[in-house]
Amino acid sequence: MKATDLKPRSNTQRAIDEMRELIFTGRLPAGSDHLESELAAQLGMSRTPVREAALTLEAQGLLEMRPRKGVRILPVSVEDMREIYDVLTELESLAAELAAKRNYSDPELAALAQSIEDMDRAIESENLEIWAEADERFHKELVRLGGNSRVETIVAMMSDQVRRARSITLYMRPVPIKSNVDHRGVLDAIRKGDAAQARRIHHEHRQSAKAVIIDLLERHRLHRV
Amino acid sequence: MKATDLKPRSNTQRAIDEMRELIFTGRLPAGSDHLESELAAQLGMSRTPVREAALTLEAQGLLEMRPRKGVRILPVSVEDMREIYDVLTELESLAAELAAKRNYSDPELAALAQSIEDMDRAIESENLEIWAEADERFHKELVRLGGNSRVETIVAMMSDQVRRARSITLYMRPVPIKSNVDHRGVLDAIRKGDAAQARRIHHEHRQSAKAVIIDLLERHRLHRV
DNA sequence: GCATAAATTTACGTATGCATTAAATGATGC
DNA sequence: GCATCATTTAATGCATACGTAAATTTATGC
Repeated sequence: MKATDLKPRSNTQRAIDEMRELIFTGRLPAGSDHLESELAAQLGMSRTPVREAALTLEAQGLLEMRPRKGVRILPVSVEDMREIYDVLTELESLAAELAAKRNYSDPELAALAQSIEDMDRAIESENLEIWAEADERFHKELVRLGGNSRVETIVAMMSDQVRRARSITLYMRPVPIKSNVDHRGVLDAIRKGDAAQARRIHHEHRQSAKAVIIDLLERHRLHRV
Repeated sequence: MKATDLKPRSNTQRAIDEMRELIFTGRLPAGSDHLESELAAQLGMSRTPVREAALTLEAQGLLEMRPRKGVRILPVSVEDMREIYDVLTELESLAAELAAKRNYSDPELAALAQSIEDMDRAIESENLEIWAEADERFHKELVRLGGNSRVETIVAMMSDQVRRARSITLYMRPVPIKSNVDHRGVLDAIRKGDAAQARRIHHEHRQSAKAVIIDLLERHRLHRV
């Protein structure tokens, strides 16, 4: 197979990927409506793959298909944030607990440790984008180490739903210095195999993150993001 | 509007409903493959709504679309059961905790109490079908009382995934007498507003249900259901 | 006989066409 | 003017058509 032979992603898959990107960047703004035919034209394909993509994204909670009103990009309210963070709290804490029970070796925990170091360095160099990327990596890796594929899927879905809110508030947040204390605490607990502590620390970590972001949204009157 | 004017569910919705039913009853057996065109013929419609239904059910973890191999009804392994019950444990326990914090009045808890009574009566009259229905009602109502719509959705999805396994093992299980002690404990804790206890009791309840059903599946060599 | 290649079949991915019906617009009566 | 009904418009839900590529079958060479 020549290097030029890139296997062609299906149009449906392209539609999914591109619509996700458009949603996360706000080029399809929260609360906006879009006709299937408009989206199809914009993506350079027919309505069929666009409908299939929309169905998929609807199941993932990113949009809603309303007959004759078009595809609606779902806004996220403060109440939604509470719901989502509560789910994230429970399932990530479960993942932390399960990870601690698995007796991982240090090499297996390297990626997790790396993300923590990256966050430290990002804070030193005051680069919040990099910090956010590493933070996301930490949470994703933690969940992966938990070894429950359904938890992984659900957490990814919920994370997608709060993605816009997180990037909007990124520069409003106090510099997340304390955050890495928690992260290290979780990592240490996993290293020691202390499932209860891993769970507890992460639980508190997520609940306080929830409080911070909800407070921000309310103070800045961002009722729907 | 005349009584005969029943609004016509869309073919896509019909396909979703009917395929779900076929999956739960085993008429589309776990692990079996089905061409889109066959399903379309069987449901008396074209491939288009069948594909849309399949996409939706795929997102809900009931089947998998594999190009040229047809739609595959996903079997559930023992490991899958572990994953699913762990998610159910966490999220239902969260719901119990949240419900306890909401200070519901007795009338608002009537449906939950009713389901418990129904289980008692079902056990007296040794009708496991009715018991299972009431048990399902209890869990669904508990989650509803938790007031987190995402938890509701996810729990419903996970419950669907273990539905076959539950109905297969229903008559293998020891008569679930102890079960209602837990249910009452959860209800009492919610009445008292004792969130921690509601959570703890329900958590143990679900984990022990997980142990029972996994033990059954293993002893009966039901590796994939 | 067996491996390989050519030919055929067929299931899917996607475009397209169209009937249906909700929404929008305009007409009518008061 | 305003409410009600008729008319028009247009977005969707779905059927259908078809090119493509994977899978299968058949043919071919050794």
